[in-house]
Amino acid sequence: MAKIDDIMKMTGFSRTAVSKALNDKDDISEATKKIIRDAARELNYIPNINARNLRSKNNNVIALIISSPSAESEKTNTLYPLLMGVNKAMAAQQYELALYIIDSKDQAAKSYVAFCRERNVKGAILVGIKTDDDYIKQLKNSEIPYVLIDVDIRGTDHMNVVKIDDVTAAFEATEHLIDHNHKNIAFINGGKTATVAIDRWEGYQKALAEHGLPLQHDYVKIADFSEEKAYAVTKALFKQHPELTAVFCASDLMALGTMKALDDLELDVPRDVSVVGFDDIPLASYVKPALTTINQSFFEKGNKAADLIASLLKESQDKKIITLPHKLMRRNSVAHNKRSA
Amino acid sequence: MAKIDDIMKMTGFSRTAVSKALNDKDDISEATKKIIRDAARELNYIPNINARNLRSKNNNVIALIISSPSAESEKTNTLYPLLMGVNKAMAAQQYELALYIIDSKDQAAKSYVAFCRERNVKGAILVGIKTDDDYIKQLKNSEIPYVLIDVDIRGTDHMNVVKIDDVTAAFEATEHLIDHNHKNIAFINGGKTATVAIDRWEGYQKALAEHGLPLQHDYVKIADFSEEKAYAVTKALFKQHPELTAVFCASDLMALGTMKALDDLELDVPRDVSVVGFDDIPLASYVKPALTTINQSFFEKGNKAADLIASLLKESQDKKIITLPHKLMRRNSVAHNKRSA
DNA sequence: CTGAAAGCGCTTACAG
DNA sequence: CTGAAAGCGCTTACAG
Repeated sequence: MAKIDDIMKMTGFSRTAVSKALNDKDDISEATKKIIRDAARELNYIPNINARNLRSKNNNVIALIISSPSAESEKTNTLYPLLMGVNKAMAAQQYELALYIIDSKDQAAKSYVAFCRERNVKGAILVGIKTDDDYIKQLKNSEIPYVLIDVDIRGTDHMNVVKIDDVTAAFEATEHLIDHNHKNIAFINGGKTATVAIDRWEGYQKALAEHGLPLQHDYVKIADFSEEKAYAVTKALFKQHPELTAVFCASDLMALGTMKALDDLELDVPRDVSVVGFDDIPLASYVKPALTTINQSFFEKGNKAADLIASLLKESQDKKIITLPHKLMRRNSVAHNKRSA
Repeated sequence: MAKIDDIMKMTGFSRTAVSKALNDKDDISEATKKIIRDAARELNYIPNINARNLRSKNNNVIALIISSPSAESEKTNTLYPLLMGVNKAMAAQQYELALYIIDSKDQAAKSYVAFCRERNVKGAILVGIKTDDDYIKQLKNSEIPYVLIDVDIRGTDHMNVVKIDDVTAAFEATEHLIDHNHKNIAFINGGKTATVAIDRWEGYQKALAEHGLPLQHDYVKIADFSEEKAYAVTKALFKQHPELTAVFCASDLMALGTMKALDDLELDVPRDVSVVGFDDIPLASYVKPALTTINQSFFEKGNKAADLIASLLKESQDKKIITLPHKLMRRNSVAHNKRSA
């Protein structure tokens, strides 16, 4: 491995001159730069990034911290586009990406704050954090700027967040069902602590309230964003409450489980029961009937989060909430309810 | 940020003692270690990884290099499980993962060899390389050990490779069709240079030959692993060759396009035409009719590749080819051909 | 078992 | 425009 000193010996210039030329500084003549660059090329010189970062403290690395990825099914596939979105923005801005995946088990092993400080990470993007996670506290105590994806803005005193308006999206999804004359609408939610779950739950309630429909707590179930649990929950729900004519699921994956349960119950979607999902994963449009759902772009989430952290590092600014658009995709899993109330 | 010198001053031990205690070396008394560790905890000390790596040259980083990820649709989602597989093995072995994503456009910008040498990467895993890529040459010239995922073993004089037996898998897929009395079987391939495409093409030919079926070059088309192109190609194919009763697609994504085209042509799958895919992506089992296809695990590919590179670094050994299992998933897109020849 | 000293490969004031 | 020197925060022979 060629080093700066090798170029120095080869060209006769000082170590300083070589370093400056290689970094294209102003105070070196073009002639000198050319000689040095040629020598560097000839020697196949590649700078040692550890030495550079140690000395200059200028390493441009941003961490993407993915929490509990195993919670995400391969079927959902939201993290991959998100990663691509982050990567695209990072590459464009000359930042380097450090990936840190927190598996549920080794959470105790090492904190991601240590991870970031060890390698002098300048900023972090966090995905998959729940509102009751310790991690949020860890973050606040660290000096590292960060942006959170899909984290609620309430009670988090001004953090940088990229999200969609989950409340409104869930409101629209529920209202879409109400508009199709559904009155007994079940809600299958992902959990109680995930921010998106909390928000979607709020949107569901709002829509019912606004249209004068009573909130039946019996119609609301938690299925942990799991297809299998949604399947089980749906079966139980419809056995107990045959008056239900529609289900709003807080994720497409759960909607898939719900549709399967309905099928096993010999309830036709959408003739007997209407279903709305959330996320618009690829599967949603391929399933039969194609699933009506809320579309959001995970690529954009990653991309905007990376842009935000980059701009935060350039100029310190006030904490910022970026709300990305969502869209109700009307497909074939919702029909007009003809049952009499 | 606390440094070793701070602990040194706080405890009165030398810099050497502190460093050794923190790294749990043998030649430090337990009593001293305890004092130093306590001080480190109190000072919230976190080692600077750049300094450590610069000095010790012992950085345990392995690069995962993903080439042309945009070629992969979000629908396919093979890279995410692969990344998880790599990550799991790396974490278990105390290696750190450096992710390098080569987008088609910035291929010229910086070579991944420079990327690896800059940060003193010890080994690399490469995905998405095609047999005609420059990258393979770059690799050979570098001193960095590497393992390739899904690269052919022919003409690559003994590289480390993790793959499935694509030839046999394609053979089985084609034979499955032949076993169902199909004689006119189209083959829609991904490309000509991707290794998996070359291998699957060979498997298709072998199956025909073994069963005494003629190879009709008109029945073979390239659709670049694209759903849209497979759609177009299938339409053209069946307009020109109504005698076709089956299609083997070299990827599930293309099979999706083919099924859509068949549907538009008012050809029923599997009644009129049988279809077999490849990969067993999540969509395959959800589509109606559920797609018969070849299952392979991308998580395992990543996991085994990471294990292999780790063992390569521990003890130099002969180049190794790891062949992972595949499995024909019989679902509902294949039926017995009743048309007379 | 402990410590003084050198050095990993760079960048950056500072002086000229 | 160029160079001599110091130092980033560690680890590691070496000596005791």
